[in-house]
Amino acid sequence: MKRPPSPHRPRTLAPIARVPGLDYGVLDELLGYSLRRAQVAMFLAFHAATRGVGVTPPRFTALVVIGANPGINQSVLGRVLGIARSGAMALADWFEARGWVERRRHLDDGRAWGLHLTPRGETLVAAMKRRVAAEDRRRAAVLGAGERRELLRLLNKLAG
Amino acid sequence: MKRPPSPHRPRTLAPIARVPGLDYGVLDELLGYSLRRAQVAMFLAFHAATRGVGVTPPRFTALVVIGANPGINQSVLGRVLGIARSGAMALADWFEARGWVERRRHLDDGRAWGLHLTPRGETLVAAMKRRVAAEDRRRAAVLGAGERRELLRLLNKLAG
DNA sequence: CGGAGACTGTTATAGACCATTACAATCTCC
DNA sequence: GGAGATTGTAATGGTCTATAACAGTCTCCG
Repeated sequence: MKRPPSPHRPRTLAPIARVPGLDYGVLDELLGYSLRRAQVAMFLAFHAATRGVGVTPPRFTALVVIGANPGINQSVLGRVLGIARSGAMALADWFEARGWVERRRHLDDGRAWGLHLTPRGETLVAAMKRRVAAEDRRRAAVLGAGERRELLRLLNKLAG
Repeated sequence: MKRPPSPHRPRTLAPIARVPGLDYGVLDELLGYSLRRAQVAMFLAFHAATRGVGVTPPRFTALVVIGANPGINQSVLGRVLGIARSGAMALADWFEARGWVERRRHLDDGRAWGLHLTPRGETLVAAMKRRVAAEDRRRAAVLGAGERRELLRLLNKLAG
């Protein structure tokens, strides 16, 4: 049995070019396809904002969530990201190796580690959040303010 | 003690769960994050529509584009999908191995192959398009018809 | 006409990411 | 106190993708 591929990450840095004169058939009527194209476009914005730091969207999400929920454990983090525990651990290792996150033993649960941003991590994440949010808005500037709000609303409604 | 080899377990694709009581910080204001969540949701619809055939979104896109543009070559296909030529070739190999697509020499360009759906491919792709479009609409039924159209418009505007 | 440079398909290689499986330690709950 | 669930961890393998190199072909200008 084939394993379904992971949908959580854009697979490529290359924009999905709109090749002129080509027939896209049914694709133009599928929300899924338009979503993917838009997501790739926004991924490029994200990448511009985090150039050279090696922070991918899942890593950024993880850092923000850890910062907003100090002491969160790796299993919950995996659930937030939609990945397996082993993947969440690899993430935590990666952060720890850079001194951005540290593991502290949970007082009330001897199995779990609590994840915390280090002071250095705090600083870095704060700056990254500013840059990412700015780029996100800049790339979305083709939309009016009302359109942007409406798009966010529709997306969240769709995502459930 | 070694355990006996375990049978396959159908894997449930993990949506990006909204963990209750968790602070998502800046993420809720980012188009990029909402796009990703919505895309995962629609990916689940896609996967439901193509269960067991092994057709991923890029593969589906490729099949539709080949069907709508017979004789397209692999480089252009790669550009449409946003992947490198070598990846487009792996795709074509995969299709050809299943007898869905065949390569024919271009008459006017000795370097290129033209990709064509076989009769069997035609049949399969037609059925797949129906199922995918139906699931896409079904999953998007939380939106009104006007909302769906508006969402498509905004996504295409954003994707450029 | 001829050759430089661009393009096509192809192969090999390497890397990123993720799931699965198994296991030990720990917690929960009856 | 014990069965079963949960947590972190490690090992392994699969899928997708890019990169680089190569040969054959095309384009186009000198």
